[in-house]
Amino acid sequence: MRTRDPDTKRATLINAGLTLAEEGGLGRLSVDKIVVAAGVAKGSFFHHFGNRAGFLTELHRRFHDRLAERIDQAIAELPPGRERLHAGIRAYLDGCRADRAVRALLVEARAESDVLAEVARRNDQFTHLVAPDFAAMDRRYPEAAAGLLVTMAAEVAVAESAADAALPELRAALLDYVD
Amino acid sequence: MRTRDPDTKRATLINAGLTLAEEGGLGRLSVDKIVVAAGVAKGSFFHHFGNRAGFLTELHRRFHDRLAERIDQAIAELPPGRERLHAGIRAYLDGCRADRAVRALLVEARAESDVLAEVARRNDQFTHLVAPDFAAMDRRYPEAAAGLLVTMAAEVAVAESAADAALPELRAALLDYVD
DNA sequence: TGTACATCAGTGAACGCGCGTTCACTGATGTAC
DNA sequence: TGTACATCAGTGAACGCGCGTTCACTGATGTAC
Repeated sequence: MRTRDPDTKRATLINAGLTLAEEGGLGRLSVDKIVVAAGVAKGSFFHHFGNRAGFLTELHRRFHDRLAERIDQAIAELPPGRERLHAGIRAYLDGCRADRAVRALLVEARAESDVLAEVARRNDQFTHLVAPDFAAMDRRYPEAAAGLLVTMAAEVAVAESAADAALPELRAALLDYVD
Repeated sequence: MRTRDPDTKRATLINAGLTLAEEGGLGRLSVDKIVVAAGVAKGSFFHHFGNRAGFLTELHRRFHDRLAERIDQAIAELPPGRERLHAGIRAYLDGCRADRAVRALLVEARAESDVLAEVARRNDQFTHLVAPDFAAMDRRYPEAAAGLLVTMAAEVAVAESAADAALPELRAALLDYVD
């Protein structure tokens, strides 16, 4: 049967996947559980995503794309430097607060060999976005500093996700590092 | 049969586990592969470690204990502060350079629900070790800063492990953050 | 407009495989008398 | 010193289970004529 909106089942599966990833992590996220939670036939899963890896990659891609868009909007008008860096960090953390399965996609995805390459690619993207700010602030090794900042930001995002609240002191400690 | 040294098979299993974890990560590390690589009967594995989780925990505990000892020795004589912090970071990174399966134990272990609690506990331990240094340096949020430093140090260690070499620029970028 | 066909989202039973774990057993070594 | 027993590291066949994936099929919708 071809439903009126072909994206409906797809979205249902994605949503179920995010919910389960939030609850039990990526390791326990099986195709069986996803289709049961979504109330969809198992065949549909493979029809849409090819295999489990394809599903995981899509999950990560959606997460990262939203985040990147949010950050781009936040820093678009600003010249590289301290202010732009702060705006970018705020957009990153607020974006993570607004999304689901943050820990799964930021921490656990690094252990899932199927998404590993994707995660590394996206991490690099953020690093290259941030590096000019450090260059403008005359840091000795802008790329290296940028990479470490991305790591810290992810850690703060995961902590906030676990606390289910923004953590002002932790954010302040992060910003203290870049000042 | 009771061998002369009861630690021999145990050590063989641990070693095989580290080698496999280094090569294929924690996710692909199965009991089958470990016992085949170690040339040991499957029953022996469960005799020594109870279950897979017990083995993983032991792997992580060994890794962390060595590291902690190395750091303790490096900072024992120093008063809290910048110098002690630098010495601790150097000991941490050099210790990781000298050990195996660094990425598996530092990154992938965070996704393995069986070791998750252990990893968090050990991370906290390092954080509390470092916090007094930040306090002595008059940082606003010593605990938060310490936690983020541990995160960065782990990231540098993983990068060095992947490169199979010390990465002076990355280390310098890390130290720049704390100065 | 009516008919025939192509497309493709969706189905669910069935598959083989690798997994972690169990268990009854062996036999070398240490210990008690 | 010699004998009997307890201990416990080590064995490997067998287990059931959940996993990801396949595949022949259905039928609603879109399209061509």
